[in-house]
Amino acid sequence: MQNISCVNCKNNMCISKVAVFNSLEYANMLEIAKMIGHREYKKGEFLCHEGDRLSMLFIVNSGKVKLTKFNKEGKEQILNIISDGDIFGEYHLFMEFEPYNFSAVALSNLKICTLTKQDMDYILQKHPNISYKVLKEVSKKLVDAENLAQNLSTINTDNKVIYVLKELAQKYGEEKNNQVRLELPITREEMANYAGVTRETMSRKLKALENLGGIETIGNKIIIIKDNRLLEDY
Amino acid sequence: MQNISCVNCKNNMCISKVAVFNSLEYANMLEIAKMIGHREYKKGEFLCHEGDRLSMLFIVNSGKVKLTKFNKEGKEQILNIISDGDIFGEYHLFMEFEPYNFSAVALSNLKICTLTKQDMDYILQKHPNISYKVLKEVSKKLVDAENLAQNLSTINTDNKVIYVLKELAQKYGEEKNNQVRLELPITREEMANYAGVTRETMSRKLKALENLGGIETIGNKIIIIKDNRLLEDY
DNA sequence: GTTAAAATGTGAGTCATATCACATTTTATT
DNA sequence: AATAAAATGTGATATGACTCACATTTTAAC
Repeated sequence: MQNISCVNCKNNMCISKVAVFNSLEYANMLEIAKMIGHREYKKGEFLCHEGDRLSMLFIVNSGKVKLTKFNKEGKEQILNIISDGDIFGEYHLFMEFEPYNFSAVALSNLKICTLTKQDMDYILQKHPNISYKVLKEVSKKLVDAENLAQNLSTINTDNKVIYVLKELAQKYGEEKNNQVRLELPITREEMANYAGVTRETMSRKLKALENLGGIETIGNKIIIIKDNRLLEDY
Repeated sequence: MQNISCVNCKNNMCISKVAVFNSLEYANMLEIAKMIGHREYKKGEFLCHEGDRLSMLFIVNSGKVKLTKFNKEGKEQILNIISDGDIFGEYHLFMEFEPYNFSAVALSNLKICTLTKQDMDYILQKHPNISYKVLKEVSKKLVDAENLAQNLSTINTDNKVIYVLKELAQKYGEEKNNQVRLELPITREEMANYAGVTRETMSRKLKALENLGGIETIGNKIIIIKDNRLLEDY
């Protein structure tokens, strides 16, 4: 497929890496590319806050983003970690006046493309099968969220930790000779906030897993999952 | 709006109460009605099991259904309680060979309408704006699931209990002079399995709430939420 | 209406994780 | 390279929900 750039992305591909749009013909992609807004964020910056009433679709061009919720006491629950080609904010295209139910935070320096509600309405009307594609993506997210919910209700903390390793490995792990090398986009504390345990517990459980030979840690940012069954058995 | 029956529903309205279809014209509703399959279930029966590889859309005609997950140890986590006009199984219209990630269980005697993947494909192609409507519903479900996840990761058990009361009150509560009368479609044990606590804890927390004057219980099936702020403050 | 089964309430004890405090290591900044 | 800041590891302790056991109440079945 040809790479198509939005006006602001210049030499970066943009639309063509988004699953939702990648079945369109060249001319249509070009049309959409012209509507796209472009933003950059530095690591740690917020793209949106829970409670915001924006109405736009965010498209991750490059970098990683955590979608996350903070409760009144400040405890964080990470919902998802998304990456190049992924989208979020779709709910607020239909529910214009509903506040966001999560915050989005840059895990690395980011390039983000955006589409306004008006433009998206136009696009969905002109290319109805894009609705179908967005539907597919949102459905997948729903399954993820439901699995996360089940994991969080688990009593067994070991399982919670393994669940997060598994999720990260699926998205960001590289398999070679039956081991998975995992370059972590998040800190231990964030891993804990994804699993629904404290930082200290995550630290202790990972150490325990390492002592049992299930994983190997290299510094703080790399984990080798040595025993593949560890994740499968879960 | 006119009531339209599917072939098997005879005198019951069916399609017209489904949000996804209710914007269609009469002729189109009639066409869809002819495709619809009809089933009945008794309280306690399973409509589908986690791991099934069905490909169909379930439409609740009358009654209540819990969508729920059981882990290896048999612990249940309820994801949602749905009712007349609600749908589920939409994910498996796109992901034909993916197993269901939840089970659906009848909470009362049920009338269910079904649409096969083939028919749904045809309908979505012919009426593209139905995709948009389904998308809206699935997005709403996603928000629900994300909020549930956050609730399950809360340390404070009181909040978990209140969250479930709030969810049930929103769907099935009747407000009159600042109180909410809630007719429970589920048992205490199921309330616990929704909140992510044990039956005993749910029992004790509800008793504590009652002693504080926040709620009043009438038998096992009715709860009056006396202090509306209880839910708002959450 | 009687009986059985299911659901609920409740006390006592255990135990795993949250919490707190602080040492240590890693990463970022100048 | 030096320094500050952030992230991580780890021991000791407390606490509160889970677990277990069983009484009691409610619901279902006959």
